[in-house]
Amino acid sequence: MEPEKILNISVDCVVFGYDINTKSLNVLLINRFLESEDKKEVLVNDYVLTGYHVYKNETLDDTATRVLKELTGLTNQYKKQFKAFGDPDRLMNPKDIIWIKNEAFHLRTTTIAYYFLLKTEDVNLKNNKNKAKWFPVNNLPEVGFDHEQIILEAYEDLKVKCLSKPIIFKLLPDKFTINDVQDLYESILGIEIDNRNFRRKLINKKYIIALDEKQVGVSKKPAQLYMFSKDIYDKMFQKNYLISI
Amino acid sequence: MEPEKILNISVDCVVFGYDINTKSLNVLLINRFLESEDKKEVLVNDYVLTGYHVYKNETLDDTATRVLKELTGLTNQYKKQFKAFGDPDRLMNPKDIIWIKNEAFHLRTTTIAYYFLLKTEDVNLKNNKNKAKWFPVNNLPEVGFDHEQIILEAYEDLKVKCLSKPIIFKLLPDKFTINDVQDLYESILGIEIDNRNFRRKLINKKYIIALDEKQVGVSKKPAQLYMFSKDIYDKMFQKNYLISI
DNA sequence: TCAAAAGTGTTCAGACTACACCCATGC
DNA sequence: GCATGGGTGTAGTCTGAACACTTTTGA
Repeated sequence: MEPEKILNISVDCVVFGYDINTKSLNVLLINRFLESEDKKEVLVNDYVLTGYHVYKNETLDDTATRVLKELTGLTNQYKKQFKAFGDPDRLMNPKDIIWIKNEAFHLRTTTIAYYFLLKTEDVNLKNNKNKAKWFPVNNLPEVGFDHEQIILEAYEDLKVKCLSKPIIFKLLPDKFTINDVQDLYESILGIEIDNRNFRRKLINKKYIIALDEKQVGVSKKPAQLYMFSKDIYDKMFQKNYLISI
Repeated sequence: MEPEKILNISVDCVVFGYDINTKSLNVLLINRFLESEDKKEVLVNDYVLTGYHVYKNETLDDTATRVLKELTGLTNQYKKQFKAFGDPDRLMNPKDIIWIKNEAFHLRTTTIAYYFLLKTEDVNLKNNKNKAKWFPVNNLPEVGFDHEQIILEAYEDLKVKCLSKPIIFKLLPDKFTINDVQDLYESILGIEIDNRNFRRKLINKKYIIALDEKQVGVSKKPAQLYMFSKDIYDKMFQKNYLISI
């Protein structure tokens, strides 16, 4: 039996997945589809974030973890609660109202929004019951509820955080090349970075460790592989205190 | 008549006030006091944040604004939603349970926490019905519920934000001296800053504007007054994109 | 005239920017 | 042998850190 739900509080998850092959930062969305009773008319056909009500005896973090697991099967991914959305009319577009009539939740639901960082390749979307699909964060489809705003605010938070915290490595495989990291920064921030300066900067970090390995299976000169050492990073006193207003 | 409340969702406000005279960053707390029926025993006597339930037809931001206004009379202060707290047992200490019995709210209340930045001197605590009192953020009294954790997380957020955003000026009067700003940074961050370097850095900012005024009523050499120009700040393209992991 | 706080300059080291070509590899 | 992406070095500028004394004022 399903645990008892808190009907007016939900958790919505912005699942960011980086596709290292297409160099695209994607968001995982599920299809919201409803036909009229006679099946002649499509009433709702758009995409939304995954989310679910909070159970009465679980923490908000637990809810987020559970939602991600049900969608992707994954656990232990980087997770961040970034904002609560609770406007009284946040689910009040005509399509939302039609949709909610069919579902069992409050029109005035407050949602605690999380985002996750993972690798697109880690998610298997075959036999996925939610019709989940990846969309480039810069090229979203029609998005229902207020979820486009939620995605954009998550993305903003990610853009700012990736400049000062090593969360970028959550989006990359354990072994990566310097150019992988640069491509990812360029993709997230929408900027171009000088390869020589970037390379020097990264290689000089003690927590970026050159492995005894090179890429395999590439058709050109294989690149040196590196890893990120969280241990070393944590041990280095993160002297953040440069006032830079 | 009071609007209808959402019984399991509240907003709690961490009100930071800087006292420019004592150079102390304070938090405004209200007294939670309860005696046994025979008045022989004090059951609860500690401090908590102000907060209130969200009304059914108001946004979370509106709730925070309302709570601040009721406590201090102030509006238009800097406000930031920073985290939601929703653990099932966050209000489950023995004293909390005694207290909640006397009040009309859910044991499983999720709270959306905000913090405010303002000047201690702007708040008049005379004839305040909540027995509100300022406490230095580094020297808190016994705090009820999970509010100590909420205060600490707000403080952490403030520490990080004040390094890269000009929110520090929300804690200072419109006209301030360079040393006022330095004192405030030192007080928030718990560090010492070299006066010459700090002074040069600040004065070189285009949005720090020297006024044609000096301090009055001080018993020593009066210092030059400055103001912060939000207009100029906003116009300067905030080139945040220095990757500094 | 004295106590207190305001205000001032220089030097050094490290970090960031701009910029263009050679190299190693697989096909 | 050639196309492709990997990899490399230098000079100039800017910023931050360290560091101690003089000046101004009101009392």
